[in-house]
Amino acid sequence: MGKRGKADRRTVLLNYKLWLSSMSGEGIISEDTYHLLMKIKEKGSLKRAAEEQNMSYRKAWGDIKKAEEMLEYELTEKTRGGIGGGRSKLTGKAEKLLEAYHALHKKFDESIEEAYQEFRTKISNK
Amino acid sequence: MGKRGKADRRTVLLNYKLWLSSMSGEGIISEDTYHLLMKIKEKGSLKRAAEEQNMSYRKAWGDIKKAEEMLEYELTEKTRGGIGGGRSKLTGKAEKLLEAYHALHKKFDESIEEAYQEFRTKISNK
DNA sequence: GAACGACATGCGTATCTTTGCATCTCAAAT
DNA sequence: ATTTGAGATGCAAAGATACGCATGTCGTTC
Repeated sequence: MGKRGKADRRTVLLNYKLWLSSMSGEGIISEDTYHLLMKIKEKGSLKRAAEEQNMSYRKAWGDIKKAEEMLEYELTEKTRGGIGGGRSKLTGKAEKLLEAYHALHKKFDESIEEAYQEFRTKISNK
Repeated sequence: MGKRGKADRRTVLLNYKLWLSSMSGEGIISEDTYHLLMKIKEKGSLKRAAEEQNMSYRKAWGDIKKAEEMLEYELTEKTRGGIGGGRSKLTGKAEKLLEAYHALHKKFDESIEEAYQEFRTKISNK
């Protein structure tokens, strides 16, 4: 025991979510989509990417489609048939988007840390 | 016309959401809760606050309750009976929380603006 | 040209949220 | 003591999401 215990239980955590949208508000690229795209890049297959993301193929496919419709450009090059039945790989634009998204996220992480410290100071003491 | 029109439609917007949670992940104070509390402060009534927020009283009440359970302190002073049937007003702690949340949000907005510009530059050309 | 297996997609089902009652509770004002 | 109207809650209905299944498409490989 000691200084911990109750204090820990009461600790308030700060969370955030970052996503991109079109002006109409429709179609989004969220954290999940980002990770899904990263997996596609790694695996070369939407199906396997979805499996690793623990998400249904149906949803994964729908998410990518939505994102592409919103951006008005393709994120993946799809191939049907052939060995393995087909595959998906990222387009150059998708790769660039991922890089930019990642940098943005990193920046978010950094700036949230200091903002959070200030926040906690304000709500803690009387 | 000119430089706008199509370019605008394609504009990718950055969205983010900040919220507080307990360590278990349960109970949250989101943007919505923040605005709901602001309305309570303004109106002195949960019912009217919910109406203005365009949210059911049922949900509003549940959200506040959840938040209070998570924080382990009251956010509102509730009164039943009397003229008007009752009312709700914010506690001092709630006021402080709102201030801190607002400051957090503002600080975050500022520090993110730059990152967003970079992001847009990265994905726009080439 | 038959087989293979992922891409593609519709649609009914399951799951999670929010809403919409219905019902109580309570204390100030009459 | 009765009235009043928002706070407090349970619960079933309604909506929104996501999942699973079924079924079709396609192009390389054998």
